[in-house]
Amino acid sequence: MLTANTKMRNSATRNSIYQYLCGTKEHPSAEMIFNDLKGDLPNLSLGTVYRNLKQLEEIGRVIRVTTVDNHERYDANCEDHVHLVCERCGRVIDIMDADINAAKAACNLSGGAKIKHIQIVLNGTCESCSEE
Amino acid sequence: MLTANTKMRNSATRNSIYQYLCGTKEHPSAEMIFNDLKGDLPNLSLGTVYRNLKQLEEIGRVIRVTTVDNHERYDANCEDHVHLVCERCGRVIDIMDADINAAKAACNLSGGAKIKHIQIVLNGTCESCSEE
DNA sequence: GTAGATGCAAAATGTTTGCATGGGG
DNA sequence: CCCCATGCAAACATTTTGCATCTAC
Repeated sequence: MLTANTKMRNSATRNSIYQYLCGTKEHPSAEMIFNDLKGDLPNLSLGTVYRNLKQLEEIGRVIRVTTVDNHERYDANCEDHVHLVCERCGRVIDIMDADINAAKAACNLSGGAKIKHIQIVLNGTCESCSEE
Repeated sequence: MLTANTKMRNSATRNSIYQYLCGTKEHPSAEMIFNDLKGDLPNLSLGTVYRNLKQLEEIGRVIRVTTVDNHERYDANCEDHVHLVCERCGRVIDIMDADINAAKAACNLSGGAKIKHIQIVLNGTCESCSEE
């Protein structure tokens, strides 16, 4: 249940947004979510998408991956993992076979800092864009 | 020379912005730069800071490190290196003793993607904020 | 019935840009 | 002198918020 241990009520809209995010690997922006859900939810408004994304982020169900062209991109996969941002096609792609623990170890954190998340973004061109 | 091989002219303002960035480890936002330089350059305007940051980024002298609270943060250290963003004090701190090559290797990039930069951001609390 | 959720539109915020003027080469 | 750089303010784009209404519980 999305709303367990929160004061949030059940909401069909929020459920749709969350399910949509769970079912895509596109790391969409708020606007992309809005556009794709408008068909099913004709009354949906962009403000509601933003409000729900913020709530989902607060309860730890959604993360902000990175900003591409001034648009924040969202992901329902909250495990630390590596993303590749293709500067040619703009896609944000999961690199799931990266060894995130080895990467963390490489950061070699010695002092008393406490790390909650590691965020790794590779900037370059994706496989298909590199071919051309 | 900052302007070598470009059509940029020499500009005292741009030099000041670049020198300021070279002399700080704070990873300031455009507004922080603007505020700190206003004393020396009373006529400075924020638009000029943005324009020059963009130019410096284009010629590879400055990078955008990460976004903190919707403010882009800049760095004159263009080498790939790890940053820690303290969620408590908001500081962006260099982790220079990280092994960036090991981190890259951990990303285990197999396919034909071409990587230009790796961007690693640790989210947590810095040493001093963790003590309290 | 109370308090959270929504749509709508307005506001807020960070960044960019147009234009007239100033200044480097 | 030509064209880049600048200050200023207006414009822009994304995100947030106020308010009236609706709805979950």
